[in-house]
This record gives sequence, C-alpha cells and structure tokens, in this order.
Amino acid sequence: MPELPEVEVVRRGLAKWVSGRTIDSATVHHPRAIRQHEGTKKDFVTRLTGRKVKSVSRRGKFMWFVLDDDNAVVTHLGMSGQVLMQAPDAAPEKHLRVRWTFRDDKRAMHFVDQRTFGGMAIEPLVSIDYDEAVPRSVVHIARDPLEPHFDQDEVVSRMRKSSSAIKSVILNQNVISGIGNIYADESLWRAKINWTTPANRISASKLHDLVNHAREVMTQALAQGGTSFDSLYVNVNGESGYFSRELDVYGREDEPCNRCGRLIARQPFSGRSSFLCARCQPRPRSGKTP
DNA sequence: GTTACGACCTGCGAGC
DNA sequence: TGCTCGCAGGTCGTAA
Repeated sequence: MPELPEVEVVRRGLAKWVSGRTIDSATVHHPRAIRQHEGTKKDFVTRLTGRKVKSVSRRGKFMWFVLDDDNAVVTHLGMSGQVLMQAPDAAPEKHLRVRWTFRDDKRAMHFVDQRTFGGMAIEPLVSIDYDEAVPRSVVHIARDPLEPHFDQDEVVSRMRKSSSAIKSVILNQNVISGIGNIYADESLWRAKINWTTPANRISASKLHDLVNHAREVMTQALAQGGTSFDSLYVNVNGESGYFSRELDVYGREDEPCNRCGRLIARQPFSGRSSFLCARCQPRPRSGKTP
C-alpha cells in the first residue's frame, strides 16, 4: 500500500527516467484511471502528446509530472498503483491502465493499477506560498513531514483542536499528509499512544513526539525502498522495498511486542485494522473505545 | 464546521 | 473442485 515513502521512491525513479523527455503518445486502457480528469479520454491524450516533462514532484501521497505548458499530470497510486518503466516492446501488464511512450523511443511508462483506486488527471498548477505551485486538486493537501516548509507547531495546534481519535487525525491528509494505515500504527507504537485517544486529550509535547516518530519511521522506510507486503508495491524497475521486515506492529498480530513482549493485538478501525501493543499503548482512562 | 461512514474496486485465502 | 464471502485500504461524497 503506497504511503509517503513508497510514493517518494517512485517519484525519484521517475524523475531520473522521464525528466526532459517528450511524450510521443498516450494510451488510456481503462476509463476509470482518468476519472478525475475533467476532459474526455481524447482530451487527455491530445493534451499530453508532444509535451515535455520538466520534473516530477510530490506532496504526501500525491505525485505530479510538471509539463512544459504549466499544467501537471496529477498521479495517485491509490492502494495498488504502480508506475513502471518498460521496454517499448514490453507486453502489456494485466492491469495496465495508462501508457506513455516518448519521442526518444527509450523506455515507455506504464501506469498499472489492479484495484483502480489510483488515477491520473491533467490540471493547472496553482501558486501557493514560498513561491511554490501545486496542481489544483492538491491545494487542500497539507504539507508532509519531509517537506522543508512543514510547520510542525501549526500541525500540532490543529491536532489539538480535534476531538477525534488520534489515528483518524493523523490519517487526515488535510492536517498532515503522507501517513497511511501502516505508518500511522508504527508512529503511534513508537510514541506509546493508543489510537483511540481523542487528539485534544494529548499534550502538545506528546503530539510533537508523535510527529517526530512519523517523520523518523517514514525516513527509515524510504532508505530501505519502502514497505512491500506483496507484488502490489514495487519501484519503477519492478523491485520490492524491504521495510516490512522492520515493522514493529503493523501486520504482527499475536507476535510479541519488540519493546515489552506482550502479544500485538489487532482491533477493528473504521472497516479496517489497527495494530497495537495494549501494554505500551494503554487505552485512555475515561475514553470510550470504538 | 466537524465527524462518521459507505462506496468504489480486484485478487486472494478461508470455509463450506 | 468450485463456489461464496470477507478482507485489504485511500479518497471522496454524503449524512448526521
């Protein structure tokens, strides 16, 4: 499941392969892959043909190709999206959704997505602060902890205004971006916070601690190429990351806690799962457990 | 304005 | 062996 480290691995790979190259053709193999694009499939293809890719940027889990006409191709990997650089004559993958070829006839770009939660859309770039520009649909996404202008004091302040469970708050991409289910559980374990704790009942220093752990765990994951549980996440060369071996709680139900030895528990959370150590991360005293 | 929850989607494994 | 069902989960829209 691609979260910030996995998307950044893909972005770095793409930056090497496509920056400065001119798109020769674009093919849409599944309409759902461009459902966020405001124009038609023909419009998507026409507007890409002949455009040069200047660079590849990212905020949180959103990534975009900056084109030479001041538009951007916003790309979200969803749950199962992959961007692969393939030989021009490579056979199409079973779940190939969008394909670009380039005028230099070197490797083509394949957007592959089994569950089609991801997608691509061409959008204008909008100027924001610090002389930066982001695609229109990314304006509402908060800065992620790896960005140079990430304002941690402001993020903690926003967190403390919410009465929601802290896990819901750190998964809210409008508050802090890039964190998904895996790194949320890992950060909360490192900070010794129970995921059900209302955010406004956690001290500012503890929330700073949590954000620092989130930054730390995602930086470590990035250094190891991201977290791969199966073939659903790979880099642009089709290679898996290795951080799943370092996870302390996520996916480790009934295994001993690396800190205290108590068995890791799995709890339902909004239709999905939360993993935690009940000893290291005790429930809030008078809080209600969902 | 804030919060909670369902819908979207496909492959895989468990259970029958 | 083959079928059904639950699970995985990021984002968005809607309801409360």
